[in-house]
Amino acid sequence: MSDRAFPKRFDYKEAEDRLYQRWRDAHAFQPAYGADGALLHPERKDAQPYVIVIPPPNVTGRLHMGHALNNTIQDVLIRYKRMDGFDALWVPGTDHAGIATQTVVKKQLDAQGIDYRELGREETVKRIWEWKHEYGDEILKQLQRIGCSCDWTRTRFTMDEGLNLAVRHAFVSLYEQGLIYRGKRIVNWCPVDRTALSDDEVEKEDAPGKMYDIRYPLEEDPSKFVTVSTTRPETLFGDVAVAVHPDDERYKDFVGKTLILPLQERRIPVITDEHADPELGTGCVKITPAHDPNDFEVGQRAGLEGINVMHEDATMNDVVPERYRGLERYAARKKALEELEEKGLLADVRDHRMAVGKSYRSKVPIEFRLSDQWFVKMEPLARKALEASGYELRDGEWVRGAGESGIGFHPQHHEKVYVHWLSNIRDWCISRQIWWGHRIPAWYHSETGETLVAMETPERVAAEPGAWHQESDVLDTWFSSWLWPLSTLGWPEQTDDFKRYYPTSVLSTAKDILFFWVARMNFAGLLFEDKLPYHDVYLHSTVTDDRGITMSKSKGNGIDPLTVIDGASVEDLKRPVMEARPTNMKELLKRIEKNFPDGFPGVGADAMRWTLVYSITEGERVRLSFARFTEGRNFITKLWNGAGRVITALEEELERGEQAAPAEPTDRDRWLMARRDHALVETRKGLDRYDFGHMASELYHFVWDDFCSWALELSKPRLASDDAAERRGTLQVLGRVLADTLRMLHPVVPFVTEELWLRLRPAMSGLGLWEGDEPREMLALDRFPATGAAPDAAIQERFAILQRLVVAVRQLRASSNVKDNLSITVQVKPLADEARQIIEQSQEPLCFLARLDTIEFVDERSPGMISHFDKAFELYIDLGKYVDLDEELERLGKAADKSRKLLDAMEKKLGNANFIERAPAEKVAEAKAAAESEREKITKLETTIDDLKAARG
RNA sequence: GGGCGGUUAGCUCAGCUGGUUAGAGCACCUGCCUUACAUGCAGGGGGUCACUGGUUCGAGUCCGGUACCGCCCA
Repeated sequence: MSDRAFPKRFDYKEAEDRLYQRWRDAHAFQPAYGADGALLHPERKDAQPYVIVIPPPNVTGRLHMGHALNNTIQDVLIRYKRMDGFDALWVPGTDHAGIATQTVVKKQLDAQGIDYRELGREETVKRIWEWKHEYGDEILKQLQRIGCSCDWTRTRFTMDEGLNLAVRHAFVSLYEQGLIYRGKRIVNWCPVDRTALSDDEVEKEDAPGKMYDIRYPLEEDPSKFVTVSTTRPETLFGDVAVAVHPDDERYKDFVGKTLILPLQERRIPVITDEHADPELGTGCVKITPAHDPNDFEVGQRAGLEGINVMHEDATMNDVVPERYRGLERYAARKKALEELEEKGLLADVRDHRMAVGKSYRSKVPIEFRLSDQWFVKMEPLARKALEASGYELRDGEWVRGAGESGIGFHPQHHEKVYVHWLSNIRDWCISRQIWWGHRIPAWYHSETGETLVAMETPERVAAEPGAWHQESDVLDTWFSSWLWPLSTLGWPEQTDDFKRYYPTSVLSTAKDILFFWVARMNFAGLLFEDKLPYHDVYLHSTVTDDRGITMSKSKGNGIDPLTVIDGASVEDLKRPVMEARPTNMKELLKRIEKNFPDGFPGVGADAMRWTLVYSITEGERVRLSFARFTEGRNFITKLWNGAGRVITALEEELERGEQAAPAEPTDRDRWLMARRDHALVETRKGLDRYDFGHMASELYHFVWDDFCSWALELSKPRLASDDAAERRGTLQVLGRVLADTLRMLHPVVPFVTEELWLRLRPAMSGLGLWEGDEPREMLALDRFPATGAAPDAAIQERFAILQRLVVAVRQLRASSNVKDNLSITVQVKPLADEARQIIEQSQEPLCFLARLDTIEFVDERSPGMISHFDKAFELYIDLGKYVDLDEELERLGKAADKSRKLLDAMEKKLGNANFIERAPAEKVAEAKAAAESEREKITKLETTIDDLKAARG
């Protein structure tokens, strides 16, 4: 039977691409209808749709562990629902990542010595498209490597023609409703990418800094000063005033006086404003409206215009004294401080912790910049979203009302965060000063300043092109992303897909883009279609390394999903660390060398997916390490070998060519089926509640413990039987349960289950062992098991007696140092007919599992035998000749102590009159029974101890 | 400052509506290459459930407070 030999390991390297291609060839990932309208799966035609739109990865991105986690979750859900009879559709795609993509191409051009500004807008955009066509699918290909079952024929890109239409439609519609406006505001500005950023694109970081006290001389008497405290001396060239708090007695006399701005000798007034915090520094604050949002507001209140002192790249502009022009902002700070010091105007420098905002793209500290930008008014949208979530405004506060929530957050506590954020929302800056993106459809009249906003170039513009110019800014990438669930399905057109699949079922994403994206998608869905874009939101935790530190490129602690799948040499493992050069680089490198001297072997996509799903908790983070992925691989190997054992036996049976009807299921079979039923209930429960960890843990224990450790072991003597009916009866149950196990596991570990299915299905079919209709040829298209009657509890209880008996024998063996290969005889005294029955019926497997010669039924313990007392049976073994009596006495003494302690607690409880009176009768009875059984056990243990002591002499 | 979480075995985490002895995986110790699997098998040690007060016949679980940690928003 060498041709039937089952490989010891799942050869994922050979299998993954082959199986993936097979699924695609069968259109397995597509819903009932193809993108072109062709009917592909007639059986799903009338099924309820189940739809997920992928959170579009950045087109320049490469797959990281966060993607792997999130997309595995989505694949688990979509594969589950697909198998469960839904018309499942998972729409993939990427976003155009305005700043990131333009930066990538800009760098390429830089390398060729080309300045993109000289190249011009049109040509640069053309180059970016070329780049996109060549490299833009990289991350989608990586998603295929991890097994994602997206409908690739429906792949979308945020700058597709259809999606462009959606963006223009949304913009114009919002503008017409007065929800988009343009204004000169202070915005977050990235000096590297030279564009505005929205508040959400700025990461605040607590960082050490300095607080400088600078003397501003009084005009009327330059020997007198007002000392201002500032963290940004270099912006003083843009100061328009110095503010003190209106109630600050210290500076009462200075208010209204004029100061001489140092270094520039400009005259500025001292004003009062609530913004000045008497507690902070000297209590005097310089007002620089063009470079600080608070100062901007002070300026507005005081009617003072801001003075911009920097260029777009944060070098000093021509407003500043000549010697500062062109200096980078921090160089300018240094120079300014030196000069102030020289002039004796620098009063003090103190350490000062402060929040520094950095661009989430360039990681460079943002600059605040006063400029013309476009904004979306958020308050009305947030109000709508809150109402749709079942919230009502009461006394100025949003509270949960009587209404149903249109959206379910998982884990649930995210709803609170969402609501809190919505209640304190600020307007969204949507214009970006870059070229790659959706150009804002607004035209300005060069002379009158009149603004036209339209889907297409307005006639007046076309008629008089010289008089008009189109807005040069493009829209924030998120402005197309917030339409994603709408636009990917065809909106604003009412396409077949849109009518059938909108709203979608669930959105799964990282919790840190709840505001960035999830909230805004809700806004868009409600605003444009009056429906939330999905019923549920699942937010996964942050992926971290095993020390709990967020994985990131810059820290060099990321684990590349493809490295996990394919493996890597030590050098390759070290590369990301070397490139990142983090402060703890040496330590990280050492760890790698120590843990993986020969590199990481690679564990395949299933093991990675399994580990990810198994690691999900509701906690703050998902901690991952190569070691954990190895654990995942062990599970896959276990499944593979356990299944292989069944498949091999089926194939051997088939080769015998005998005719025989399978024997009726035994109690052991019924037990396995009950465990399968239990696992199924829990698996479905986990999936339906987004409790992935629970689902995985139930499946893990079912496969490893119930199926492999017990059922497979128990089946061995029966499979070796000469009785064909017995063999087939055993195989029938093992095969059917294995089939259901593969079905349950398939959403999580699609490759290995499909590969096993390829051999299990024909073998089962050949022997005619299926129940009802033949299953589908492809597991991915087969049905998820249906929940039937509740798992048989009685059989599980009875079987547990057997399990305890086996474990008891093993424990006694171990404590007596009796080797596994030595068969022994045991005596059993069943304490109930039920126990006697199950033990009698299962003598053969019991002997096999516990390595026994025979089981004798006795009524009494004979002297000198060591014992184990269970609530269902007593077990005696004549191991006196092997055992060290002192050790045995110690063991029994410990057991007796434990029982006494328990009894104590029990008696105390029962002695409490309140307990007897108030606790439910059932609980009281339970406690009484437990106390009684413990009392008996103690008596037995004590008798045995006396007996052994006597034997020892 | 505001909001949201967390604190259970050496590590990472489960413990649903309060009810006999608080679980798992990893790590650790002992013994096994027993023909599905050494990526394995059998056995074992290890926890006053952060602290504190309360509710209750009964609290890891519910409520209040304290301490510490984390995340988000100002």
